[in-house]
Amino acid sequence: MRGAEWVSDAEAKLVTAGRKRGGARRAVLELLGGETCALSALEIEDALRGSQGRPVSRASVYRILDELEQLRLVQRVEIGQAMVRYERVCGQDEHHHHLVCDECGVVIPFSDPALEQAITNLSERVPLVVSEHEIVLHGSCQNCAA
Amino acid sequence: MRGAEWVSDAEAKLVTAGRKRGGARRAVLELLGGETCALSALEIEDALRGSQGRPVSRASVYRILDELEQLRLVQRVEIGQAMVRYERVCGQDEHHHHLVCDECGVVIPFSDPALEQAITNLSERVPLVVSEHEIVLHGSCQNCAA
DNA sequence: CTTGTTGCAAACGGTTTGCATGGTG
DNA sequence: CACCATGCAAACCGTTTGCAACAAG
Repeated sequence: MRGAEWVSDAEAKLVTAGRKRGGARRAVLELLGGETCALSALEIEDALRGSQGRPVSRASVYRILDELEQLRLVQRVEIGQAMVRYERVCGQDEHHHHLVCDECGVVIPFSDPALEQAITNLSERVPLVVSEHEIVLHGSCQNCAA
Repeated sequence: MRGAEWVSDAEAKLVTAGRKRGGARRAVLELLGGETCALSALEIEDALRGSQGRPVSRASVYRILDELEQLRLVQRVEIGQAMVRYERVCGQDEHHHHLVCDECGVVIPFSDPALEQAITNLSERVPLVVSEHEIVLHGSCQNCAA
């Protein structure tokens, strides 16, 4: 799913859910539509306060992300670093996980079919009705390990 | 590795690292030695303030966990819930990951050789020198799903 | 006695909330 | 004009830090 597509899909779902259209929310949606990997609320606030889009108050950023999460339009990504990150939810084809460099903090997405298969198999033998899974590999990125 | 064994191993490593023996640290070590799964700093503080062991100030709990992490005696477990958890590091044989019920918050350990194998294979094809990995399955536990 | 250890209270930083204002339908 | 959306500032809560009193070797 491309970004623009995701944005219009999200706006439609919001209206269906009985929400009105506000400028702050549109700005957040458009920023997330242009990203494929995870951003923190504070990074979103900064990006919007900068050149991309229009400024949105911190409280609104959190409230909007919360709404979007409940509608399953974005998902939380918790990779440590003392803060939550959010990324847009796309089709299965774009499902991915994250590599985190513990030295510089950079976050890199990856995907691996064999791993997904192992998770799928596992999910059926576990005492939990699994709705999501998260995999994080920690280490040193190519710059930092050099 | 049993708990008592881990505690004495940890104390030896601390002395080797030039640390002195203090009562607060011993209390934290003994509590962690009796647990196999992850606790948060606040849970540790509460447990020690209760019947188990002796009270330890919050700052000391955090400082001690930090020391133990640097010596690789405990490891951080970040499964969301807005706080970090810690658990003792044992041999490979006890390596495990976590199931989290998003409704009641309960944390259940599990292990799966096929998954570990997939992670090991993956680690070599990724642009990161991988030092650790973390896998969290979210969903509803048997109580909450019923 | 020298140096690590601990407790207390204050500082921090990400996140949430209360309340008044403003915009949408 | 009813109700959602937004901004601002204050409250929250897990975590960290400064500092002074203490204890181990």
